[in-house]
Amino acid sequence: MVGWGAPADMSSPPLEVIAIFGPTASGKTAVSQILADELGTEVVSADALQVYRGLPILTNQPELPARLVAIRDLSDEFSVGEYAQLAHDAIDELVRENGTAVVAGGTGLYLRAALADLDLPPAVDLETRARWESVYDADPDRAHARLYELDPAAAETVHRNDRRRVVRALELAETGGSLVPTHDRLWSTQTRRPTLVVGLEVEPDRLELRIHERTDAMFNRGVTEEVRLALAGGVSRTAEKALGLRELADQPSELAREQLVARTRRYAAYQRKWMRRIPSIVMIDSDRPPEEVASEIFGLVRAR
RNA sequence: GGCGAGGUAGCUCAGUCGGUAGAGCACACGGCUGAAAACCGUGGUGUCGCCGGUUCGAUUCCGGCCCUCGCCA
Repeated sequence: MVGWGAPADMSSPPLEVIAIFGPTASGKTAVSQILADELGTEVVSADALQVYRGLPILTNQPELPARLVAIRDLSDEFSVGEYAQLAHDAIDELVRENGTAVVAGGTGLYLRAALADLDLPPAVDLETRARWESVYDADPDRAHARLYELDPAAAETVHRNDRRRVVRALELAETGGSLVPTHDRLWSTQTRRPTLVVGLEVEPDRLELRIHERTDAMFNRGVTEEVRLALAGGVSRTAEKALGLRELADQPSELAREQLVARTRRYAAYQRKWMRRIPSIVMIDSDRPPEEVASEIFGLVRAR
């Protein structure tokens, strides 16, 4: 009886984007791939480290091609701003050609940047940043006080110990901008297109098990060698943040395995925090075969 | 078995000239607008190995015991 007699103009606009968010090892890669196949479209990755090529095992890149995966060298810097532009283009293209796009990721900020128009203030040149960094390093309190003069609203929200944000806020304030957005779109329900956001949930104990399995699999597939080769080339500041990169580089492998598990666990907890905060997210249980999870998501899509 | 070092938070350790204890990491919670797998903030989670002695009071001093590590037998 659901939907019986409902006038067409009362229903929501057709979905154009299906977004899948979940912690590492929640199965989002497999689920989103099934969804994309069924919908005759492609997956757009929302992951800050999968954009790099050279660490497919460590960053757990999907076997099948996905948009915005392996698009940069490890020596390149990358940022949300750059990502947002690429993601919007990819999504628009897929929607134009196939009607829908599947966005999947583990980086909360990237997911929101893909789905919404965050209107991120521009990047600032390196010299300007270096100048404000030295101002901060000389005297953090003075730097924060200076920010108070230039942009009181930003100074209110940024703690003086937060070097990165104090510096960024000063850069923007100097050029007439502000770190504080006029509209909060990060935590709002605003999206660029009709979107369904699904969060994949797995019980902590089960997730722990999956993390161990995944880590073991990484070693079996040869992460250690992969990391050695990667480090032989240049690794940018943003790429070197890949979980386990440092540990694998300078620890014996048993210790590295332990530390990688610990860091992955911590990251999963961080992602769980995001999952709780992403606006209008629909949570579903993901501790079962991806086909089942995907079919439940289809149910949600049809209900729209 | 002898000698030496040690046993304090989940881990590594600091400390208490006797007034029941605190760092880092981990963990929990919160923040976050072009580094986000990043960055920042808040929180101590404890039979101070066990049993006695001295003392108003012992995790601290003394004795015994247990355990760990090292060296020597």
